[in-house]
Amino acid sequence: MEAALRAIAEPHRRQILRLVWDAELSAGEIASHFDVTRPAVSQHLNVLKEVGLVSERRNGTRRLYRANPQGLAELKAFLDAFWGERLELLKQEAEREERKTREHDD
Amino acid sequence: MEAALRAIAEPHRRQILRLVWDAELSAGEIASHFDVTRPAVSQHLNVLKEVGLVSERRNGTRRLYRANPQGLAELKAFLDAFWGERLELLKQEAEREERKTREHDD
DNA sequence: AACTTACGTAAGGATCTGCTTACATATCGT
DNA sequence: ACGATATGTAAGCAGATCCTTACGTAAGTT
Repeated sequence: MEAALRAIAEPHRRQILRLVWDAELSAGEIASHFDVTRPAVSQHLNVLKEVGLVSERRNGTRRLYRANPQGLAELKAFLDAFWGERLELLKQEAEREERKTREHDD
Repeated sequence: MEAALRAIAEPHRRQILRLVWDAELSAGEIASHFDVTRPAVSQHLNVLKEVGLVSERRNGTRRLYRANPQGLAELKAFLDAFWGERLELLKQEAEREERKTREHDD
């Protein structure tokens, strides 16, 4: 869980997650969206797989990746628990910002 | 925001945040909760301050820290946006796990 | 079998991170 | 002014991280 949080702290990995969020993509297709080399993306995919945020399926010479909803749900639950008790206060704060943002509408 | 996410990926910093979550504590009081040295904690406090997750107030020779609700709210909003579209699916997955966990009750 | 395609893995380098020890600074009490 | 207390800052180190280039491997193609 700890590890999953560290995993999504990396921008490229968050972007990868969004790519395979609702589409199953091959390693190559994923890599084509980035400016870093294909091996770099492969390593990111490995990290994401090891922390349970994506799953891999082999099809012929390809490896198809997709987000793993269970892993994502667990991570989200961990973070929700972290906000946890203070959630009320955070909500109030969010509303306060909201109002501040909308001040220009007056 | 990016930086704030990286900040909470570190366990000690998450623990610090929980400590100053609803109490204003001095650097020394915070450090006393950890096995790492006081300077290490001081550096963590600096990181948290720079990314806007805690605020610092000086009182005499002391520096008092507390969580910054606005920074926390912004980070939470960022993460909520990240789950975003898939939120529905994540909820379903969470419920599925819930059921699985409770299977032993039968 | 030989070639191509799609990929992972190995090795190494630059930079970042979290920590330590030593030192600097600022405020308070006397 | 002086010593004690509370704290940050500097320097440096070991290990992690993210990247690159080179190489290995496995499945399809001819």
